[in-house]
Formats: sequence, C-alpha cells, structure tokens
Amino acid sequence: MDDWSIQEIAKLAGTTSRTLRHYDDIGLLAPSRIGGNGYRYYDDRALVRLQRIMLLRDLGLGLPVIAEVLDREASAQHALLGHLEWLRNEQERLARQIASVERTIGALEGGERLMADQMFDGFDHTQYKEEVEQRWGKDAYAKSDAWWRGLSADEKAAWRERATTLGTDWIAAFERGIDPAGDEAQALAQRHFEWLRGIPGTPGGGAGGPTKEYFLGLAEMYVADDRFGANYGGPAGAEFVRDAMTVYAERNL
Amino acid sequence: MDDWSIQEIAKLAGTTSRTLRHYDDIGLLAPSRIGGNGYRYYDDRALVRLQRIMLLRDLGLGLPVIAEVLDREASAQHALLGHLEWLRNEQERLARQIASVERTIGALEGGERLMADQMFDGFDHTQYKEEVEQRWGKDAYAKSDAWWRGLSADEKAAWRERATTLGTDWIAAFERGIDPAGDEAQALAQRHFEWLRGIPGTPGGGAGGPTKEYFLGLAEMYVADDRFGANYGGPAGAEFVRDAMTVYAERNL
DNA sequence: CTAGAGGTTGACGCTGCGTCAAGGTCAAGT
DNA sequence: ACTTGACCTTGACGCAGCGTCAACCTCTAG
Repeated sequence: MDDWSIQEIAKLAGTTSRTLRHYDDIGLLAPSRIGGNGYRYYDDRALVRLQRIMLLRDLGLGLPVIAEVLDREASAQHALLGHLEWLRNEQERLARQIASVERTIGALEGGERLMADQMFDGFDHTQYKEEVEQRWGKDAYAKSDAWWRGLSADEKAAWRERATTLGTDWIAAFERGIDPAGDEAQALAQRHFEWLRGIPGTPGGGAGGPTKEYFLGLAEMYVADDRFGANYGGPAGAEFVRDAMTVYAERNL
Repeated sequence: MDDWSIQEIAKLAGTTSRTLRHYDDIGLLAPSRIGGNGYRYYDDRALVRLQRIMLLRDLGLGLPVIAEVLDREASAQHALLGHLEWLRNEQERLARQIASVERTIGALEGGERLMADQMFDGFDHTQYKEEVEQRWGKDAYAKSDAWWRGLSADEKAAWRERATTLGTDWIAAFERGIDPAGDEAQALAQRHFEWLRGIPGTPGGGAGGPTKEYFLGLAEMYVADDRFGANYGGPAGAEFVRDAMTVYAERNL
C-alpha cells in the first residue's frame, strides 16, 4: 500500500496528527483510506492536498477559504487578493497601535505631566482656576481637579479628542446654518449633555447629568468668554451653541 | 446616589453592557453597588477605572495584563514595553505574510510556470530527464513529473527550501569534519531518507520510504555527477554524503 | 505475554466578548 | 389594575484552530 499513517504524513508535511484529525472533522482533508481498526491512512494525493493546505495556511488564509480554493469553488487569485487587503488593514492597525503605545510610554517616562491640559470644557486646567471657583465654588474645582489629575496623559488625550470632536461637530452644524431648535442641533446638545455627564466631580458629572443651572451657565459662558467660545468657532458659533443648549435645557431639564 | 446603570456607564465609556458584565465576571471591574434586584450600579471611581481599561485595551493589551497594571501589580511602563515587542513581532510577521502573498499572486498571474524548477533531488526538472529515465525507468519520471506539475510555484519553492536546508546542513557537517558513521551524520542521513520519502511517485516516495537500491544509487550519483554534487558542496562534500548514506543504508535498509 | 508506541473518539481551554434565550423589574400609559 | 416596552438578570453557545489531557483499543517487538 502506498500510503502513510497519520503521524507519518504529519511529519512529512510538518504538522501534527491532531491537526489532521481536525481537518478530517471539518471536512478539509479526509483520509484516503480508513482501516478496519479505524486508523486513518493517507496516500500521495492526500499529501499533495495537505501540502497545499499548509502553504495557504502559512499565507494566513482561513481554513474555510482554503477549502473553497482547493475545491475550485473560488479562485486562488481572488481569495489571495481579498486576503491581501485584510493583511494590509491589519498592518495599519498595528502601526497605529505601536505609535500609540510609544507615545504613551513616552508620556509616562516624561513624568506624567498633568498640567497644561484642558478641562472644564476646553479650559486649560489650572489657568482658569479662579473663574471656575468663582462660578461653581472651590469644591467643584477641587473635586474635578482630583479626578483629572488621576487620569493618565493618554486618558486626557482621549477626553480632549472627544471634546474636539464635539466642538468640530458644533462648528460644522453652525456653518451649515441649521436651526438651533431643530432635531440635528438638539441631538448635538444631547451629546453635549452626555459628555458633561461623563466628568465626575463637577456639577455636571453623575447619574443625573448636569443640572439646568450648570448647563445654562456653561452655555452663557461660551458666549461671554472668548477663551471658551474659541472651541466652538468663535463668538458667532458660541451663540449658536448657546441657543441650542438653552432650547435643550428648557425642553429636557 | 451618584451612580449609573450598566447601560448608562457603558455609553459614557463607549462600550456595551455585555462587556461590563464580562469584566465583572472576570473580576476586572466590579460594580460599585448592587441593587436589591440584582442590578449593577457604577460610581465615578468605577468610571475612571473603566476609562483606563478602555484606553489600555485600545492599545492592544490583554485584560489580565490590564488588571495587573490597574491593581499596581505591574508597572504600566513594563507592561507596555513588553507589549510593544509583541506588536513589532506581529508587524514583522504580517510584513512577511504580505510579501509571500504578493509573490504568490504574482506567480499565479504569471501563468504558473511549472518548468525550470528543481526536482529529483535538486535536479532541474526537465533538463535531466534522460538520466532519470535511464536510471529508474520512464515510469518513475512520468509519475514524479505529474506530481511535481501539480504543485504550485510556491509549493515548489517550499520543496526547494527544504532541499536547500538539507544541503547546507550536509555541507556544514562535512566542513566540521565529523565522522560519516557517527550519530550526527547518521541523523542527517535519516533526514535525507525522510525527505526522499516525501516525494510521491518516485522509487523513494511512499510509506516504506526509499528502497535500498534507490538510496544507494542516489548516493553514488551525488559523487559521480557534479550537477548533483554541487548541492552538497562539490565532489568532496558529495563523498561525505555518500559515505554517510551508505552506512545508513547498510544499517537500516 | 507484556510493555510501549501509536491509534481512536470525546471534550475542555484559550480571547473577548456578540448574540440569543428565558424570565424578573420598573416607569409610563390606558 | 393591567399592559406595554425598555432595561435588568443569569446561563450558555459560538467563533479559529488546534493543544492537551482522558480513557480506551491495537499493533509490534522482545
């Protein structure tokens, strides 16, 4: 008989018997013959198929796809081209992750600078301490400060990114000239509300979310103070944001 | 109560309630409070922890590692540096895979050239047809040829690589001047035997492996024909290989 | 006759949740 | 009071590809 036992063919192809049993289970590669004792035996045609399987597997293709290719249900080119996209996307993902990890490590080694960051809705955290304390009390500032300082540099970056995204969305909405009381602007106000809610220790943080006073107070401050307003496209944009927020507050808070 | 329901905190952190239950299950993030009805509730401290979890998770860290970092059992720097290695290795792996896939696609598009490849132990497949037929008959050549043509370009490359590796190992052994009858050289002869066995359709392919005649015939041919001998470091190397193979054949075949 | 190598069929484990399934709870509307 | 409907709970399977026991035959050599 010109065939091999399961371990023999496994060695020839550089794999394991367990793998071959698995391939049998899922129908990818059946033994060419099964002995009366239940033993699996493979011939040279099976070896060729197995070698193709190993090759495609090493290229990263999934077993179902390999089965399609080998059974002529799909062309190898097509499958490989699709797979190539996958691989490239994965590589980009990894590149981004590597960059993020490097930046994070750098930040940690840099002593985890906590200051010179933005908070309280885009404020530099320490620079505007007086305004915050004056408006919402020393306690509000202290609690928020403690929370903020507890975050790592990257976490802060994430928060800033959320703030930035929200800001640019506000600006885009303003520039399109939509109605501050319309659905779209109100949806933004809703997001603004949720965002504030995510800052523990402030009058806005907590399950209930910002109080009406805090929400309206912020809205007015965006207009009154250009340092805030800058985050929303300047005085005109800030007015738009304030209007939308005011409508939202009246309707929901 | 300054806390949130499971869905609320999930939205605040940009994840799902299922994930939070999972984190509870594995002990990564327990709810700060559990209602009499079994509901999970999370406070601001839990939110901060959750946000850190999401950040580290986005960097690609595993949940157990994240737990260690957050519980101060391991430093973030250390964990991230280790992770960075992981990521770089993965990226290299992907790069190699991408290159392989591209080469394979190119080969397929190139019409899958089957000739100008090596076989029958390093022979150019078609170039030495006569010798092969003369030594082992037309049938041997035809069967092996059919098998060989059935392989893809990459599969052939894999076979050549195995041949090359074996060849360089032989050469290295020869240059170190070891005993052809010693354990090391005999182990190489064993590998040579296994390798020949993996070529179906030849006098060497099949469960039993090469016959003694085929094995010895090849060994002599390595010495007699420089085209073979070149694969084993020239005439002197070929003699070493022949001696080792002869000993092996006498002992085991 | 027995040991040892090798074969068989289950079945769990791993990573990180997504996705039902079956069934309580709660606020709102009728 | 009753019914929705939204949200909560605890299981438990599924995925990709095998590694790794476990418990139990089978074959070969001494």
